[in-house]
Amino acid sequence: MAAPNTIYLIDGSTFLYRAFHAIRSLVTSKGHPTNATFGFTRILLKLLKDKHPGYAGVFFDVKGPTFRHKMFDEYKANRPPMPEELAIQIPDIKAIIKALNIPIIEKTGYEADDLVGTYARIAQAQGFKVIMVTGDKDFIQLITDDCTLWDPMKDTITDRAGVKAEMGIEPEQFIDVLGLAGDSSDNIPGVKGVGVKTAVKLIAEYGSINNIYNNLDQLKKKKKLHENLTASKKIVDLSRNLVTIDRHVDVNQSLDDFQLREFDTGKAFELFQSFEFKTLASEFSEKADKSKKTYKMIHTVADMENLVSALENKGGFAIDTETTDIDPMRADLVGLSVSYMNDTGFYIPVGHTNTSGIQMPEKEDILRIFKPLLENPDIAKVGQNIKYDVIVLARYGIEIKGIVFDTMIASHLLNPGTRGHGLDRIAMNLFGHKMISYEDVTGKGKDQIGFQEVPLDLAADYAAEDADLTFMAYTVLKKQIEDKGLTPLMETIEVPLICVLAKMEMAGIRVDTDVLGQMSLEFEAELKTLEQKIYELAGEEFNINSSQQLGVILFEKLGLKSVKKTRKKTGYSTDVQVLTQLADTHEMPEKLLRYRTLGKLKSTYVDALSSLVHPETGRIHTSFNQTITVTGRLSSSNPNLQNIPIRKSEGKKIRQAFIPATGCTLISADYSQIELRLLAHCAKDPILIESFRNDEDIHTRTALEVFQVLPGLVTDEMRSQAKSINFGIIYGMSAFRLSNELGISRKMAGIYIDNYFKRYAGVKAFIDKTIEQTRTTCEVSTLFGRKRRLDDIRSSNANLRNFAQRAAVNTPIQGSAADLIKLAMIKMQEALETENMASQMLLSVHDEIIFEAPEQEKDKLMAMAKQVMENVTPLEVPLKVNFGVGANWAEAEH
DNA sequence: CGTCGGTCGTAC
DNA sequence: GACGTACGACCGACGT
Repeated sequence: MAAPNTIYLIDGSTFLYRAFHAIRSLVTSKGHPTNATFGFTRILLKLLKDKHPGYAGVFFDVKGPTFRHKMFDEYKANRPPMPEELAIQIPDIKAIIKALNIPIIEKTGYEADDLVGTYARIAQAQGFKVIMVTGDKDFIQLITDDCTLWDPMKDTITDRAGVKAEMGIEPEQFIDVLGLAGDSSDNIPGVKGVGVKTAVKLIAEYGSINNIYNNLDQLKKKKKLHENLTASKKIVDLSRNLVTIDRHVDVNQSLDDFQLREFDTGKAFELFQSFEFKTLASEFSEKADKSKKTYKMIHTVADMENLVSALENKGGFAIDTETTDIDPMRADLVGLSVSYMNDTGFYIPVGHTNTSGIQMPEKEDILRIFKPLLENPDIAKVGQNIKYDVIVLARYGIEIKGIVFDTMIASHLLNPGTRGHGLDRIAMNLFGHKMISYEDVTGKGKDQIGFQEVPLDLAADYAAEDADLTFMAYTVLKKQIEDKGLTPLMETIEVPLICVLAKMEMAGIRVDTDVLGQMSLEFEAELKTLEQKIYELAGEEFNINSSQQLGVILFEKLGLKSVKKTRKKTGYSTDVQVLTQLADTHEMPEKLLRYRTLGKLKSTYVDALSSLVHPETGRIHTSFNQTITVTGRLSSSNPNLQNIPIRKSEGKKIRQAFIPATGCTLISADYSQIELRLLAHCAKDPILIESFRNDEDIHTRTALEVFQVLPGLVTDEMRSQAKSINFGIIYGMSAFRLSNELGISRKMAGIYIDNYFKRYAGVKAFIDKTIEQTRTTCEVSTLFGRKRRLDDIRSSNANLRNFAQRAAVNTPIQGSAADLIKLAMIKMQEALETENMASQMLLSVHDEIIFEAPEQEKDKLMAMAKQVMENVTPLEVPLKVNFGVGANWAEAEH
């Protein structure tokens, strides 16, 4: 701590400019400049942190004429006006200074210098030591034994001894120095040809201006100087007056007012938040909000009943569960937390192993108390990834109803391009609030404990905070969703989908572990043989799975010709394209291809799937994620059931391991050409529309158009090429890629594409229009109003720009298809429930839904699915659904 | 002993 | 450089 009798007088005006110029550009998302505000705040906070001043004040100039202008019309006449960008930040800066509870001193008709000079004098008279915080040399004249100057940017202190040592004069004499030298930036005339250096020399030698003029004869040798001094005699007098800081301004603030108090952290946080100073905001929010939170643990029946009736009378509440596992199908319930008001939260422990002496009701009794509330559809619930809680509670016999919002989904809808929609990130972004992390309460690494072992009070703080911030985020995100026009998407698709997905995940899908086990052994054996053969061909053992080592073997040891480098050019590429090309020249590539195929199937599918079979249900319960993809598609993980092999015979076997429950059959319902149909709809292309309305084979039709042959003369090869073109269009393919794909020249590929666009002129116009429109809005949207920002469409980097352009075309198509199938899933689930059917929806794979139906429901289900899926929403073209039925997933694909 | 980027391969 | 959207296995470098 600094001695309490030190006072810091901060020259705000000079720091304004320094901060403004030090940071070139900084603006809020709304475009409000904050560079000076940020720089100023940083300097100020650093000063407070490093020096801990007991007393301080910030001094500003006041706009308008000062007493110096009365002395000299031209004072500061050459000074350009303050840049507008800076001027508008001054109120912001002053607001922050006020929030930090530091007094601001300014007075009409005076400059900051005069006020600093005055308070420096007063403070010294009262026994203070004074530190003037400034970068302005004019202040040197105010230095005394008890008043020094500190430049925080250079971190230099200038005191009387320093002035003496450097210039050979007393600080008081500096007025005379400036009087001689003038100040061009303030338009103060001095002696011609005399700058500060010369002036210092003269004053050091003669002591004062007066003395110089009294002894002017001595300077006759220096003719020019003598002339200039003589000519400027009158001006020097004026000049000296102008540079003299007035130390006797009539001021009325007492020094007590300079005594610093606690920051108004709440106010400061709000300001930092509004200026989007994220780090600063989070630092202050921690201090600001820790105190105002009230989190309570509820552990008696009476309190639980009171809480339930309180919740019944609110407009809705946030709920969160604490469990023993991140997999909701394996998680045991440990606690419940709720919040219905900002800064509050309640935690109900239901399954802790150590309740530190607190008597808890039985888990069943607790759940019985909360069940009616949770199952009441008229009481709104919000959650963060509430699908998780839905599944956990469903396994305890509670079917949550009345879900109206999910903050994770909202965050994703608002910002689908970014990862990380965890509550901790949301809380940081919205409130600058740093949440207690899971590891904070459970520890990590080998010391980690299960949540059920976490001490109650710690668990309560953690869990209640989750509910609290979910509720707080809900109020903010709901508005943002509304403002961006995303409410219909949220309410008609994403929120209703939550429970549909929860049901699908709980249903899971049965797998034949014997088939998988058998496959694993077979693959294992063949892999062993291949491995030996490859080592033999290489003449040594190495890690075949290491593309790096493999590259060395192939291209250095065996001397095969390297075809291409890897994308990030870290080494030789050894991908399937390369190996296929090399297969003619050596025996090894073929073995490698086989090895890769089998290895992939074994590790990614066969073995992985076996390990994920649920011990109780005997089924695989994937997780469908609503908040991953930029286009709005679902993703699937643990395991990913959306990329189970199908194209090649080897992989297809894996689908055979997916089987229906006993007495049931698997039914696949897939939308035929959904993306091309949506392209037809969006582009309103006459030929595409006609083709779909006539239920033609679209690839054949495209072949007909592109290759200009008569109907009936389209060969299989032509159709296959047309298929590539059709898909290429959706993905924004180049002639280069198409030529590779089709094994034709780039020129030919170009011609095909030209032909395509000539025939499908509507598609061409749609693509051009979409890109053009995206350039103006930097945003694309789907049929159901899902949005994706594409700022790169304006990038000067051609790579990024081209990428954004392709995404601009693809996203409305892919995203609309995703919207559409999601809606179909919701309607299917409704229909299944209305009809009280035993059939279940199990999986969704982008344009396909897999059902499990009892044999006797099979036909009814297909009729229902056809009806629901084909009429899910009206389009310019009909939607068509193909069905497949079978005793395993592979069979159901036909 | 975890994390993370790179490479490869699977799906729609 | 060169086709959109995913998940994930494996390797190897890097940090604890």
